[in-house]
Amino acid sequence: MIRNEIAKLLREITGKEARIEHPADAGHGDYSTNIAMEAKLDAKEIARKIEDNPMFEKVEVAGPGFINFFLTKEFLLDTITQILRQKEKYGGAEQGKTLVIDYSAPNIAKPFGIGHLRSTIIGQALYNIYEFLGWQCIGDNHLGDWGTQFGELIYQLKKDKLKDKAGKEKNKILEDLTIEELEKLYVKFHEEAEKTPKMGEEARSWFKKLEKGDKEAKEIWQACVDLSLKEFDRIYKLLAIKIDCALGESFYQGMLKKVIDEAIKKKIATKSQGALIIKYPQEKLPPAMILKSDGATTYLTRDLATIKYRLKKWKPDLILYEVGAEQYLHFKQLFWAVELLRWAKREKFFHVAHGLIRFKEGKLSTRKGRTIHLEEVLKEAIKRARKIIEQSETGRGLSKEEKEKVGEAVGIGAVKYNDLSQHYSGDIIFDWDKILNLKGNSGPYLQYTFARCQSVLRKAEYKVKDEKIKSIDLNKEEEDILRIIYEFPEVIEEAAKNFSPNLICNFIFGLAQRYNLFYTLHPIIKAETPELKVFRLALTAAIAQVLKNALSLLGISAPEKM
RNA sequence: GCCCUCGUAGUUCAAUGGACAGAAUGCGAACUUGCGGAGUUUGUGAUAGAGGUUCGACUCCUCUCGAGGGCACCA
Repeated sequence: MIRNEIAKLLREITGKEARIEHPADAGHGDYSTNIAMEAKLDAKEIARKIEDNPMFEKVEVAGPGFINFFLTKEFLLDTITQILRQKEKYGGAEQGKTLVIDYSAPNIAKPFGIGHLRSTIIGQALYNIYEFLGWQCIGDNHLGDWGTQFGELIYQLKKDKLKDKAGKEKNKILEDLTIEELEKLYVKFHEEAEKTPKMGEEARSWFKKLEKGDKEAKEIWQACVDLSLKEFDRIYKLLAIKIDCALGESFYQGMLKKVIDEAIKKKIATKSQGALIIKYPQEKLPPAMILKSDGATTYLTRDLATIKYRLKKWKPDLILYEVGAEQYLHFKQLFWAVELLRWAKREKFFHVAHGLIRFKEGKLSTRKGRTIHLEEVLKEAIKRARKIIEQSETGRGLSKEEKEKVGEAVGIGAVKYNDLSQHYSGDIIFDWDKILNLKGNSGPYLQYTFARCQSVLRKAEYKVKDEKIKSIDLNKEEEDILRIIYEFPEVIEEAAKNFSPNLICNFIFGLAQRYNLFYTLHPIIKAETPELKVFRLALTAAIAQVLKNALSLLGISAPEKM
């Protein structure tokens, strides 16, 4: 990567790490550094030592002391050759590290709500990005299949549905349960528990029974799990999400006692008001509970066991948690606890704390029944996309089956892109029209641009030949494209480093915009000369390739026609 | 009460301490005898407020105002 080479040159001359950026204004070159100002060195002298390097057309000093680098046309044209040669590998790397990423993690016995959309989509994109950069990735769906909530559910289920029922009759009821019914029971429990606090105790005792292996509790729990997994599979299929393993919280039951014993032995856990807690004397962190006063475990206990298991099984270099920001404190406590236990440095962990999706009026809450079901959103997205295909000129010539497929790709693509194109940290206000936006800075715009490229290449019967692009005169639009397309590999590295797929979105949107402008102004197939035609087709093929690579990282499909 | 995150055009988002704050959408005006009009061009319009650090601040620090989240028996 040319950026690294510039950094190396500057290091040799100044002995310092330079920050190198792409100036917003093309007049300021392709790369720029402010090292002279930062290190109080003579910019002109540094520039003089570099200016003869064949990588650059010129190196100049401008403004208050910026050193600007201008790449040669040969380099810019060579990028096209490189893209066409490396194809779907362009932008990737071979880093040989291991990542465990914890994402999606829907809760059993609840519908797949829109609240889990961000975790699922961003998590999968991060997985794809790291894998593309050569990491071995393990995607773990840490299902919310354990905890007091099941005590609540079992209590309510017994009270409302299973009262005095047994044997076959009971099994039938459990088999016929639906997610919607379970959701209603859950909401009802919280409504009633507000008036009758005793219900909380009863629910907790049911969870306790579940932990102890009570037959009836286990039976009901299993029915809920089976039902939920079926539901989730449907959503994952629609979203094209492939998660490597889904161990879930219940998987770690057998390891909890060991973790607690270890914490006690290492004098990290102490008794307090009948419960077992971890204190953080050095940090300004509130204490965290690993054992309730009734002896039941908590979320933290299970997460500790999970980490222990993951460290041992995969020896990862990095463990990512794609989980909402409301759990910020929990993860801070968790990572510190891991360090106190001397299992690993807390730098090995990172919580990609995404903002929540909320209504204008406030937070979504399953407890209060204020949720939006993800499936509903996805179906609506597909419906709207299909409607546009019917109306659009561009849809002609597609068979009925193709239209169905394209509608799905476009609708789902729009929902995914809407999420991925924003930085993860901010909250998202749920807005139907925005989430289903099919114009402007949207997934369909990129899919459209890709399909357009494919259409041109098809008409021209273009075949990629491994040939060096001849040096030709470039118009402004062509030059603009060449001056950013080579940044793609850098963008992917940045996206990985900052856990920010939105950087990839920014980049390809800009690229697509420039290509569409070029497209309207200059003929490709009927270019002025045969050399120009060859070049413009190669450029089109390269753009298509980069768009496709980027979309595939984002988990968005790129139909050939739409 | 304490802690965390965030305030950028009417709306939704960008901008590793850098050069004139960039888009999308909305509204107004244009572009099709050219390969896909889900497109392109153009007008409009913003850093919550007050200090400070810096050659340079949307970005860092302090305070004020506003929004959201969290703070031991939910996860």
